[in-house]
Amino acid sequence: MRVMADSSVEQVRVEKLAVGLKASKGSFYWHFKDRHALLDAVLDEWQARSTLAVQERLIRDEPDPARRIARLMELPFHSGAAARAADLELAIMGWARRSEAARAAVGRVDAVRTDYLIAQFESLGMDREEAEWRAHQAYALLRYVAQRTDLPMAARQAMVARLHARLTQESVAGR
Amino acid sequence: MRVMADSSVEQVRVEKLAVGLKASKGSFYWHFKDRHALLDAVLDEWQARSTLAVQERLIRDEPDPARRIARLMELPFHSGAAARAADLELAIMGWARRSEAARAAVGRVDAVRTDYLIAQFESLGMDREEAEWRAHQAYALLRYVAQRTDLPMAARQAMVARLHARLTQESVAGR
DNA sequence: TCCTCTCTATACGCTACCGTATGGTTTGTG
DNA sequence: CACAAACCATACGGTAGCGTATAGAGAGGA
Repeated sequence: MRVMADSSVEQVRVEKLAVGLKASKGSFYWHFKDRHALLDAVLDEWQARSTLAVQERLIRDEPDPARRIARLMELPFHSGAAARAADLELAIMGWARRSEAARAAVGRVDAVRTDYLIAQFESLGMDREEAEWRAHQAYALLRYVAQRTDLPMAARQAMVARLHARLTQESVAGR
Repeated sequence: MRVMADSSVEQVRVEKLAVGLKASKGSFYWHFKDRHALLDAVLDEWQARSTLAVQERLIRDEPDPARRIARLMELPFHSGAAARAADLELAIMGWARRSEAARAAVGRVDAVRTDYLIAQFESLGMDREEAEWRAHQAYALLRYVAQRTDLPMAARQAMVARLHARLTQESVAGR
């Protein structure tokens, strides 16, 4: 997963992995049937980490929907493991353009996250339609700031804060 | 560029290309020094097409800034050549995570587009800061709908229309 | 002690590429 | 026509990677 986050699926090569882990090919093929099986496992692992885990924890620790949304929107700015996760996600999104399995996994993760965001907005008192619209806006900007690493961190953070502030208000001009 | 749009940089292989074009390797190496030179050429071509061309045409044909923005935001929904361009762009964005040259090209294209959008919002009477913020919102959603092909076309189009309507208004609640 | 289960290492054959060498064909021009 | 420039094809050597075969090594139980 580290190799994938740093480069791409294509760069995940059995022999390179073995060398990097100071193990041998034979060893690899005892643990995984073939390269494809490893990639499937990565996909499963990523999907699990990106949905269940995060969400459950968030639900337990944070009762306020507006703050739950804020926490989600701050995710791209966490360093360490979260930063790796963001890179991995970009790699998988690229992979999803070619692989049906990857596409399906990304679709499921997107759906879970979107549904979660929608639920938060609904529990702020919005109707379904408005909640969906705000969820998509939030998620869109989330992805945008995760990708535009060329912009200064502060600017990206400001955008997220600004959008969050507006979206968690009850009413917005233009409706 | 077609191969790249359909898969990824990694899949752009000299010998496959030659077969696909019913030519030979020898022929390829007459036109390009090596595989790298081809990739550089793709990058240059993409950058040219994604900035100058589009913009100049838009400026000539459409005097109204609000409608210029609308046109830009409709781009991901054009079929044919534009759809290919969107796919190519995703491939290049993936590539940009590994290659310095690709990253630079993407950065330049993003900058040009963002600047263009900002200029349009400014000529609608907003100050620089507000124009920047709206440009980023527009561009973020643009990318989002281009990537979330799992959502129905109508829904994506509705989101773009809705955001466009709000962004081209003079004032928005929450400011 | 010996045997089995889990895990690791080395060696092999095979394919897909890359880039080069070298010669052949077409096309335009004096 | 002759001949050079532009272009194309075939053959080659080399590397990286896949998956398989086969032979250990260590650990725990009968």
